Amino acid sequence: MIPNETYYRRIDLPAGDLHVFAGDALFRAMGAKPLEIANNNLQIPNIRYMSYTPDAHVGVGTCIGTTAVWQADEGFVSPTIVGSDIGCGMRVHLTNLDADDLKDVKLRRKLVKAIEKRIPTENHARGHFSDIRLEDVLIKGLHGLPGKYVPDAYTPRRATSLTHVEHARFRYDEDALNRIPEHLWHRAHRQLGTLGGGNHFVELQAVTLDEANRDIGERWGLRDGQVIVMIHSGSRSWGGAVNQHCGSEVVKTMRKLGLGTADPKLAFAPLDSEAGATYVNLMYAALNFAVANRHLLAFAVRDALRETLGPQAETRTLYDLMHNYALEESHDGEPLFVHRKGATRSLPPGHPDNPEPYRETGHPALIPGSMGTSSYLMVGVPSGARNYHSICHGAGRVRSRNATKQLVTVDEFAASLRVGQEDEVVVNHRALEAIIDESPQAYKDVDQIIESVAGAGLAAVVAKCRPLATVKGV
DNA sequence: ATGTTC
Repeated sequence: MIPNETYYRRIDLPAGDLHVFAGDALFRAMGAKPLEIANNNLQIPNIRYMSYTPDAHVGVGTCIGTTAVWQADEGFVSPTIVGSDIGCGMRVHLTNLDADDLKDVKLRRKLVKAIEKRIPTENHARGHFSDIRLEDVLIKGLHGLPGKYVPDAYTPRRATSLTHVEHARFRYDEDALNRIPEHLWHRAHRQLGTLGGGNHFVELQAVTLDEANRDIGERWGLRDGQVIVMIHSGSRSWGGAVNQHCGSEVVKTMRKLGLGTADPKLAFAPLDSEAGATYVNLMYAALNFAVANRHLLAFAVRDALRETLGPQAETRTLYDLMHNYALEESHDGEPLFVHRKGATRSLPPGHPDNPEPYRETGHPALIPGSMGTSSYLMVGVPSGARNYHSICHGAGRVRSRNATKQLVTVDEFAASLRVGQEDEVVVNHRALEAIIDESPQAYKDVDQIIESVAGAGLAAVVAKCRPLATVKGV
């Protein structure tokens, strides 16, 4: 397959090359700031590759949509590139329901209420899982959850589908874990099972398979009209606690080694420094928190589905996949240290790093849309190796929260959710004002993003998933 | 994204 270069350009910046995977319109819409940020990021020593996906947009010190790669034996880790929401990512469960089963708006409302009862969405919400030991979750991830929260029907331990971190047991420096202040432990503990705000969501969606990859979709257990549960959430306050705790030591190390870039806020340290190693350790704990938390959210949705639609409702795990992290990976047999910030790993069929159930098809790459718009299930293709098998993380913000509040009226927002129509996307918030900064007008068009990803030869669409009901936090 | 908040 020869990728279409309409969707790729190499930008020759003073500090090094930036690879951008985006069509003309999306590239122009990015503006100049992402290039300035890239030029700062490229000043981190030994960086070997840096790219933007078409949904890239400005974040703190780095862009959301960044893939940044080092050789493992001379690697650097940057808490700024990974960002505060360590382990943020997606999870999808497949139900045995059909979209027609949820045709009734009142039933969708009842279901949303049942989910809200189990998943607190308000600010400062406390989760309903106080019988879980936070330390176990941080150290062992899913393996640290009591058995009752890992039901056989979708337990990743035995079942057919896994994430690439669910089974990883990261090595811990438990002393580093214990140096995180106690009040932050308590805060994280009571947040287990909560959703968080911003673009995070729990959504029920209806599947439409893409004809070109129908066979892969069917092997994953998908069918047209099927209802799936999509979850987008991260490590809640724990990720921020890790970044705050590690920040000062990382900066001290930079001073000691005489390192820095044009951006004083851009923090990074050698992987083999004490500050770098401690950060990586605590980042792993945040990845474990995030995966276990998404698992608990899915457990709560399963319970809500059963209460609303009967005990025969199933929710089997399809996959759980992060888009904010840094991990060692092997590419063409070479050990590399890969940062993905708002970038999704997407391995092609036959790639040896696919978990066993997805070895032949490639694993599902889970891509959220903005509110009221479709999400996508994608799969890697061989030519995705040119971007270290990284694709987009979603639609990508195009307008700040404040600018969106100024621009969009509640009526326009309601219209985009088809409020009052038979096919209304039912939202938990009665007052849409509270989440108007999440309206689709705040985001790029996800369909265009997907077109660029596919056009650049990074991945292919397996299914388009239309929203039926959405639960959002504030 | 998050918590905190002059």
